[in-house]
Amino acid sequence: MRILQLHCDSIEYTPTKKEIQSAENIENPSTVKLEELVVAFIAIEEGDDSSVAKNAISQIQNSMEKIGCKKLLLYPYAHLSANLARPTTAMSILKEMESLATNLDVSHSPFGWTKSYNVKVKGHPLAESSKVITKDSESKTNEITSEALKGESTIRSYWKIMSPDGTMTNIGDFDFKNYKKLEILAKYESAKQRQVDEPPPHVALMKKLGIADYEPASDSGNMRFFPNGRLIKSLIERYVTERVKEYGGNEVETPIMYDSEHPSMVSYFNRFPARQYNIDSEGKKLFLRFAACFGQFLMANHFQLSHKNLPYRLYELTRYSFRREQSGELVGLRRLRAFTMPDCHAFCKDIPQAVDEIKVRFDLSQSVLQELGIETSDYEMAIRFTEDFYNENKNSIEDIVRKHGRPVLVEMWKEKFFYFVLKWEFNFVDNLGKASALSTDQIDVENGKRYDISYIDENNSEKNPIILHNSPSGAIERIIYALLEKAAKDSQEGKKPQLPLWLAPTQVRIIPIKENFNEHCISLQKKISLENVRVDVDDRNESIGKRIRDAEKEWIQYILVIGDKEVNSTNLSIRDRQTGSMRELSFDDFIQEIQTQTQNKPFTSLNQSTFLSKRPNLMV
RNA sequence: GCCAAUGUAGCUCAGCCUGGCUAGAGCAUCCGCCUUGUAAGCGGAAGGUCAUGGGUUCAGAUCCCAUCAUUGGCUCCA
Repeated sequence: MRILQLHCDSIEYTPTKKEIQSAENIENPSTVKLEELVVAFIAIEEGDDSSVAKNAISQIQNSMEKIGCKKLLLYPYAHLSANLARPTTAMSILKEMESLATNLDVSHSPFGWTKSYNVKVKGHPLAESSKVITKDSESKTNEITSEALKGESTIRSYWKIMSPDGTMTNIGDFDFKNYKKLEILAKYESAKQRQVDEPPPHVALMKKLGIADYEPASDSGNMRFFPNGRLIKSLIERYVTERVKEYGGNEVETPIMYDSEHPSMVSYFNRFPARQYNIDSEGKKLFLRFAACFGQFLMANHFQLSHKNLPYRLYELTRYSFRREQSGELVGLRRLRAFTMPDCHAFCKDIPQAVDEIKVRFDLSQSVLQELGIETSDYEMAIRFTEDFYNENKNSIEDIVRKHGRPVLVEMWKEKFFYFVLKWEFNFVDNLGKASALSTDQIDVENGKRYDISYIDENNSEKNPIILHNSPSGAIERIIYALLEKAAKDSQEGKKPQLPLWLAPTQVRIIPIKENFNEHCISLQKKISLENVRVDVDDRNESIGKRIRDAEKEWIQYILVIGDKEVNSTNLSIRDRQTGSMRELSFDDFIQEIQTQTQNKPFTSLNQSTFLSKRPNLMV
């Protein structure tokens, strides 16, 4: 028996004339229209019997359960086979199948008639499948989906919680009382449970603070960054890059598009569902990179590496990486189709060296997040590995978990399906209980060979390195999302939302009480600027109250109102946003206070006009 | 990608159910007045292809269909 199974929005068919003598008798051949159903086109073949009918129906039921559909139309369709059963047998098997599908709303179209039909098939990956069922063989199912998607659904994994002491507990038995966010992550990942029904607060904030917005003239998930957003993003980019270089990363730049027919890509591509942007150019099928892997591997393929050079680290900050995520998945700065990703690969000579190296990078990632303003308590860790790798590297895995200091979510794969044997990630859990990965690292045991990257070992023989794939911060946009979500949470709890001072587009605002203090303000502004502080002047003809309010709305930490009193004093009167009250400090103490908060962080000058009267209103 | 909700001025929203005067408000913008002491000073003007495209109707922001976008859920996230 051969079956072509289609999940349809609708089907409409009209029996036109009897095709064979023994065709089924029907009263009034008229058009039938059915909606929201599965249509099974069926060819019943020589040798099919009741057992085949049973098997077929049970397989159809299984897949219908998966896609959540209850209505089935059996549609006799001779053209699927060249070895058809006799019509009488076929008709009885068809009717048997109909009677077996007891828990479904089932019907069949008339047997032996020529029919015209119109069918609208749904667009999801499981919508179309074909099955071949024979009497003696085990049923052979052939889902027409990409190889990678097919593999993904068959992957077997065990979900556990590992405590810092190395003990593993089943998720169901673990006491999550003190680990609410871990519980959210565990349920999110293993049971795919969600709770929320409101938009994430960072979406409104990114617009109000003039950071970023959707660009309707581009594709969904491709954002535009306003001056404030560009400033924040560039500071984070610079900070992460500096830290990776300090660790030993060699910064490179590689193309953003590649030829999908290049031999190294063809095999890599089988690992991925088709989620990339494609561009056809002069007969080449190019695609936009979804990570920096390609560029770095192709580059490393050209290097002459000795075991003495390893571990060797290549780093690129991709602006951009592109993933054509499903449209329903895109949200604000959390999930994008074009994003900036620091990507650092370490080529290691063997697993022991890779395991040592991954620990160094774990510390780096933890520290980078901390310095960006994301505390250990803001994220939960997940670690995934194959059962074999766990058995051989139990102590090292426990070392890594111990570094996190709290229980972590574990996914253990029965066998290796991906190109890596271990992967860990930090998941930021936001106010609404959504988890998204920030830092991550992987131990890749396949791509060294796939990209023909090799090094010469102590015995003068050629080996493929083990490759680590680390993003110490995760996507830069996602860091901004996390910072804004944290600020929104503070706001909900009655605290004043704030960005870390080194990321604030304006750090100090000066407000002259009257126009005749403008000159004094400008010279003060210049003096403070020289100390690498972003300071601007609100010289608009607005009331003091109004200008204070606007500065507060921009989350500016320090406000200096300048009038007679200040002009005649050596000290500065400073309004501190966190307390809302006034303080008097000397110039030097004030600068000192700012520099303590911004030390070891990159600095860039104001990215808007110094004078508010010269700024267009960008708050969207 | 699937299901649902939403889409009206630069922004936030009212009007839509029950079709019918010139589509309203606040904020922002512009002009004028005020010359300011720590979260919104006063007055006036300008600003709209009611997401886009079709349809029904004497008449569509309003009803119907399709498309696009955003948000939520599902799926996905190597």
